Amino acid sequence: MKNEYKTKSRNLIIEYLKAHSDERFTARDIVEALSKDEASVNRSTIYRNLERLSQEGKLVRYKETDVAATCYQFSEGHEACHTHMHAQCEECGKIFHLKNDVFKSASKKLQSEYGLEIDYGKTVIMGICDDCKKKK
Amino acid sequence: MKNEYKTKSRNLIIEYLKAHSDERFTARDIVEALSKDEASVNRSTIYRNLERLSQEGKLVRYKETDVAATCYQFSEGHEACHTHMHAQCEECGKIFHLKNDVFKSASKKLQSEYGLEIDYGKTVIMGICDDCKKKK
DNA sequence: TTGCGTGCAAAGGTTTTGCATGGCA
DNA sequence: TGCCATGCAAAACCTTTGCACGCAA
Repeated sequence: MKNEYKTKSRNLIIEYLKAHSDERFTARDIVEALSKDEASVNRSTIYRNLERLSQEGKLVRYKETDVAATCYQFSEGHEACHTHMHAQCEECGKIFHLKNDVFKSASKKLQSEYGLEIDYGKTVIMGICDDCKKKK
Repeated sequence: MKNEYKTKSRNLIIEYLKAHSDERFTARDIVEALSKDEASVNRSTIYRNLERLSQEGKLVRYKETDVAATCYQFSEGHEACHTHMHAQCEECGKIFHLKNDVFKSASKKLQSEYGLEIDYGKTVIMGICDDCKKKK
């Protein structure tokens, strides 16, 4: 990792992330949120920072079939996201950071029956969370 | 479903699908493959047919973080894809159609520990298949 | 003949890039 | 001062859309 400067723009972006922790957002969302005159950040800067943050593992980056843009999600207080599996509620977009033992047995079966070794860091289980189930 | 015509373009596209069964491809791949003078199909036509085929469930349609374009995959001879879980090799893109019992125990843990109900039809497990592991 | 499908061109939206400038250390 | 980060504008991509024409049934 290269030397890193603290800049006004970067701070504003991280502020946004913390304010929207565990929520799904797109680059566009940030662009719009940070387009006010007092606190304006350029589109390129936002893309470059999101790129950087996700490479550092501080941000989950993913795509959805029904969303045109790339989605991101920020969570405070967990280890780098490429070390564990994720699940996501397809309703609200919330991401769950899973303990690896949940998939121990499935992992073995996949290996023996299909010859596939799970990549925990890149797998996202889709489903519906209790909160969203209640709302229906 | 509305009445459906058999057209030359549509046939060429389906021909491509069958020739590339179980492989990952993008709209662009087809556009390039079907740009030869004798058998040329327009971009819009390809997009429109892919859209249609995936709505009919004959084509799996998905996005990947590291691929700019939408990916597709065609498989002959298995039941509709929304009934079972999938796994995919992140190296070659091959999709595996999984038996549901592989994730029985993981499914229960997810429900009890995280309050999440797996959507089998939308989940894709990522990993590396034996073939690709050997090649490395 | 009817109406679905195609081709063409243009537009829309997202993301990337080059270059000059500005700001942190 | 030296290097990193930002802003701006333009470009690159992927995908969609409107319209007129062609072709299957």
